[in-house]
Parts: sequence; structure tokens; C-alpha cells
Amino acid sequence: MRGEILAAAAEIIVRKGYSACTMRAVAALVDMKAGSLYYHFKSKDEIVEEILNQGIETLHARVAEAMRGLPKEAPFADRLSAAVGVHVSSLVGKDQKCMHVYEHLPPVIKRRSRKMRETYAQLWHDLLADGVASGDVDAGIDLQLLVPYFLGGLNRVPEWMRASGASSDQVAALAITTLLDGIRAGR
Amino acid sequence: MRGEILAAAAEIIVRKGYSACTMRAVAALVDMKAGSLYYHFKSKDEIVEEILNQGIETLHARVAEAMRGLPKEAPFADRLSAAVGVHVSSLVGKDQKCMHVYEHLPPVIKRRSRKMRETYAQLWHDLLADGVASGDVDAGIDLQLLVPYFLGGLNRVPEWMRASGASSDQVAALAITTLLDGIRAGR
Amino acid sequence: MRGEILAAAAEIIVRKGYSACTMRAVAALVDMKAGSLYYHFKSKDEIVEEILNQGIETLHARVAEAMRGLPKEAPFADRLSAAVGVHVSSLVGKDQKCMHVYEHLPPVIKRRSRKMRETYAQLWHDLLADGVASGDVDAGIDLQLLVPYFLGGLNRVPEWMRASGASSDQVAALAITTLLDGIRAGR
Amino acid sequence: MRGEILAAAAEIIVRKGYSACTMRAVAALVDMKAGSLYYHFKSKDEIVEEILNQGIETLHARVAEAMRGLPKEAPFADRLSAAVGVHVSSLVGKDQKCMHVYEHLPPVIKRRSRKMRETYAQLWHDLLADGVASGDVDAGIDLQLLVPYFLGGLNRVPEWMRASGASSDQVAALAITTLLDGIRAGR
DNA sequence: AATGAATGAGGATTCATTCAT
DNA sequence: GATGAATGAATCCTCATTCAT
Repeated sequence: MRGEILAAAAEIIVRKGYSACTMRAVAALVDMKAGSLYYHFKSKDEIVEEILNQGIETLHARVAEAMRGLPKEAPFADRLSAAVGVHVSSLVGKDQKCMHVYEHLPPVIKRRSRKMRETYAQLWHDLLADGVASGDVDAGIDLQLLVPYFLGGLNRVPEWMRASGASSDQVAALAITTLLDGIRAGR
Repeated sequence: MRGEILAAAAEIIVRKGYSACTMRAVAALVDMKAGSLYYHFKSKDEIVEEILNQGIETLHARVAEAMRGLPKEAPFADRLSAAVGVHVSSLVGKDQKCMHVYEHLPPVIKRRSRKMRETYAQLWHDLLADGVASGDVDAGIDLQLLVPYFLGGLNRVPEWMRASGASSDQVAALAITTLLDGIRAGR
Repeated sequence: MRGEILAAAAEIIVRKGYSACTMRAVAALVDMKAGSLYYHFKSKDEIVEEILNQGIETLHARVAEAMRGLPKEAPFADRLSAAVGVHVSSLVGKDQKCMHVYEHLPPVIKRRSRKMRETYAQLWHDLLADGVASGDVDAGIDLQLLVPYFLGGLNRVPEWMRASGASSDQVAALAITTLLDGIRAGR
Repeated sequence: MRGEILAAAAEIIVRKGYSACTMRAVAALVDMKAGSLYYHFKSKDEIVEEILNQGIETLHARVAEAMRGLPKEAPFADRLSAAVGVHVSSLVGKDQKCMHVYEHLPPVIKRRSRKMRETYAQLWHDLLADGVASGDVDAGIDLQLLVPYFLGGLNRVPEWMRASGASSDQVAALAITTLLDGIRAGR
């Protein structure tokens, strides 16, 4: 039940925005009355917080898992591909709306998950740092800047994907090549 | 007065999110009582809509102006640099909060400015298409996908800039090189 | 100008009811801004009160005038006809909305014009009392009851006239015969 | 509770007029806070509409019931008496304020119950048509005009009853004789 | 576990009114 | 004479929350 409530709330936030996510609306989606939610959660804030945490945690877990699934000596490009692929498909996947709720929250709430998100960013930072170490990534690039820039772009994907009708694979492929080689012709 | 109200509302939306942008809050910021706002605007919606429009319009105008300011035969990389530079600095600039309000709005409202945003996207699309034509941009890239992906990333910039403490020039530089050449070493 | 404002307010009250009669609405109808009305009237109440008074006064004056216009020895039926005719046509007439505003006002306000209305009712009472004296009206009838009953009915006329499409003459005729002879067949 | 709220609202409308019937006022009368009313009704409009419907329906039901209670061959005058008696006493009765709310509503709202009121008027129309058929009512009278005229008069009764101090029986008696035989002496 | 009923705070909006210009 | 701008109070309504059942 707890899970269903979280899912319902996430669904609403993603589709209609944070301000549309009222206790009544959430309750209606799980066939309950608003008051009943308080049996499962202490407050609306608790629900949102849990969604936030669960979203990043799952995302983190999935990407980390994917990396672990690769042989130790896998080339950098493959590792990056894997990471981007999992990240994008998780964001878009129907199973877990939790993961792209973040974009829709008011700053006050966003701040609460900062630590978790930094941990996740660290995973990407490490991946890229490895790339630098192995000579695959240009050492001149400021990873401190690049990671949020890149992740930020990636996170906006679901919104315009619905409009453009692209598949998550197409998007992932675009993100990877663009990130690796840029758009300049004749490389 | 109208302008000050718009600025105040934009300020609140950007800093605290859409749901925090109540008429009372806006009024307080311009030293008024909530009801008085209705002398200047018909409704809250009208305020938000105007912010939205004004934001994109100004952004569009600035970037277009910057492009016009370049000599006709300016190389593609220069044109791109100019566009990115103006876009980023506009987003971050203190003068006009209107321009990065969009990210914080609930989907229903976002949809309203779709046409305007598409017009703006078209400007970038044209810029890149010129690059393809002149042989500067890899013809294999699907611009329909690239433009929203790239702009989406760019728009998230202000949020994490405050955290990382980078300057708008640094960010613009990063965006340009990454977009053009990617991060791969040894180009 | 004062007169036009009163007319505008009356118009609104009659057509949309008292609650729709806001200062803004009235002002709009006379091409002004709400605040300007306060140059002509001290308050909204003053406007309504004046409409009320003017309405009954005009009605009273017209009916009294019609009675005076008749020869002294005019038969009772003629006098009654004249009174009813003038009353009904005044209520329906386009020139003076003021006269049927009364029905639409909240009780608190209605009460204020009580004295005036009683004066007007007295006119009818006298007319009927004359009828009794001259043997034209059944002496068994309680005029104290009849007058408000009859006038009450008459005042509702404009509302359903619009629906039924009857003319004011038809209505007056009906009212007179019904009042005099009832509806029973074979008199 | 629903019923008590309706009763409270009706009470206020009848006593102080539609504009005085605020959610706060209604709530106060049933010892609640304004917001709580929304648990029972979707909107203020819903309340008013329900009062309106319930009022006419009850009135209709009562009068119809009274007619059914008479023997088939009851003389016309008796049927009319019964109808008027029930109508008047219902209007004045303390139990159901709903029934005389109509008079106090703004036109926009009145229109909503038009169909129901027409159905009720039809009942009277039929009653009088029967009178014409049986030779009890003058065939020269336009019933389409008479019914609204007569009902209109009847409905104003409660207002001035309070002032004059007459009993509902007196009023009903007056209405019946006046309607049947008029006021002319020497019938 | 869940709900019916309620509440208080606060949401947007409207209104009569004021007053300097 | 009239208006632009403002206000405070009141409007309807929504929301998160509580609690007895």
C-alpha cells in the first residue's frame, strides 16, 4: 500500500506538477479517502521525501548495478554507454515515476535531497575521472562543471520526448555520441 | 508597476517554486495588498502568462540580435559561441528573472507557451542546419533531437550554478566545447 | 448624470438582481470608473435608496394624477381601471426601471421604503374604500388584507410578462375583471 | 446534516435575501465553519439549486396530494379552496422555508428552476381548465395569463403577512373569494 | 486499515470605498 | 467632474490535517 501511494503521488507530480499533487488527488488514485493516507504516512512531506529518496536511490542502484555488470577492463566508451542507457531508460520507464519527480518540485523541497543527489553525481564523476585517468577523456575538462551540466540535460529528456516521439534508445545514443565526440564534422 | 509585479512574481517562482507564488506573496514583494494586484492584472494566470511570454521573447530577441551583430561570413563556431553565450548569460542575469521561470511551472501552464518556445527552438535549429550546410556540423546528427536536448541542458544551468559557484562564462565555454567536440581526448 | 446613474443601477437590479449591481457594473454602464460615482452619491446605499424612493414616488404621482384626471362623478369601475392601467404600464414601461426594482432587493433594504409604500398603498385603500362607500365594493372584504394581496400580485407582473409575451393592456384588463368579478362563470 | 444546511440557507435567503446568504452565514447557523460545508455540497450553487428544487417539488407534491384526497366529484370551488389552502399554508409554514426562497433569487438563478415551476403551474392550469369544462369558470378568461398572475400574487403573501398579522387561513379565504367572485358588491 | 466529518489556515478574487491628482 | 491606484474586508473555495468511530 505504501508503495502504491508513493507511485500515485509520483504519477501526479510528473503529469500535473507539484501543486496538483494534493492529498485528495493522491488518495483518489489509490481508491481511498484523503484521511486514510495518514495511516501510512505522517504527512504529505513524508510522502514527497520518500519519493525523492526512493527515486534517486533506485536510479543510483540501477546504474551502479549496470557498471558492476561490465567486465573490469571494459573500455570507457562502453561504460559510459551503459550508464547513460540505464539512466535514460529509467527516467522514461513506466515502472518508476519516482525517478523524474525531482524536476517538478519547489526548491525548498529539492534541497532536502541534495546529499543523495550529490552521491549520485559522484558516481558519474568517478566514471568520468576514470576516463581521464585512462586517457579517454580530455584532461582539460572541469568535471565539477561537466557532471551537473550533463546530468541536467539528461534529466530534461522525458519532457520533450513525449512531444518529439523519439525512443529512449535514440535519445541515449544521441547523448552518448554528443558527449563523447561533439557535433563537429570530420572527426 | 505592471513590470515590477511581473518581476516580483518571476523572482518568487524562480526562488521558491510555482506553488509559493501566491498573490499575497507577490503583493508583499511590491509593497501592496493582494487585492491591489487585480487593478493591474485580470488574474494570476495573466501574470504568469505574461512572464512566460516576456521571458521567451526577450531571450529570442537577444539571441537573434547577437546573431545579426556578427558579420555574414562569421565561422560557424563563432556563431554558436555567440548564441550560447547570450543564452546562458541571459538565463543567469539578474535583470530578467522572467527567462528562467519556465522550468518551475506545472505542465498545464507550460503547455501554453509551447508555440513561443518552438519558435525559439527553430532559431537554434536554423543555426545548426546552417552548420550542417557549411560542413561544420556532422550531417548524421538528428537536429530534431539535438536541439531540445541541448537547450534542455542549458536551461538547467542556473540551478546548479548557484551551488557550484561557476561563472556564466565558464559555463558557456564548457557548453560550447562539449557540444562541438565532445569530451573525448586526442581530437 | 445623477439620473443616468440611477437608471443604470435600476436597469442592472431589474435584469440581474441586487447582487449583480456592483459599483463597477453601474459605472461601466454610464461609461465611468467606479470611483467617480462617489462624486455624485455618498454611497451605494444612497443610490439604491434614491431609486427606491423615486420609483414609488413616480408611481404614486402617476396614479394620483390619473385619478385626478377623471371627472369627480366617474363610476368606481372606471377609477379602478384607470389606476390599474397606469400602475401596470408604469411597471412595464421602459422609461422607468426604478419602479420595479423593489421586488429584487434584500429585506433589509426593502424595509427602508416601507413608509413610502404604505403611503402608496393608502391611495389604493382609499380608492377601494370609496368603492365600498358608493356600494360598488362588497363591504365584507377586509381592505387591509386585500390591498397588499392585490398589489403584490400586480407587482410580479413584469417578470412573467416577458415569458408569456402578453401586452400590458391585456394584463391590466385581466387584473381588473378578475378583481371586480372573479372568475366564476355566469355572473 | 445536508438537510439542516439546506434549511439554514433557505432561512437566511428568506429573511435577509440572497446576498446575505454567504457560506459563513449558513455555516454559523448550523454551528460549523464555512469550509466544512464543502464536505456536504460541492458549491454554494449546489445548495441553492437543491433548495429551489426541493421547494417546488414539496409544494407540488403537497398540492397534488391534497387534490387526490378529494372525492372525484368534489365541486370546483372545493378543489380550488383545497389547492389555495395548501399552497398558502405551505408558503407560510415554519417547517419548510425552501418553498418561498424563489422570490428572493437573482434572475440568473431563477431561470434554472423554470421547468419545475412550469410543471407546477401546469397543475393549476389543469385545475382551472377543469373548472372551465365543468362550467364553473368563465370560459372567456385566458388561463395562460391568469395562472401566473394568480400564483404570483399568492407567492408574495408571506412577506406582507408578517406585517399585517393576518392568519394563513384568512389569507387563503380572501384569495379564494376574490378569485372566484371578485370584489364587486351584490353578486 | 479506513472513513466520515470537521477545522483552521490560506488560496484567488471581488467589492465598496478613499484620495491624491 | 473624473480617474488611477490602492486598501481592507469579505467572497467562495481548497488544502493538509485530525480524530472519533
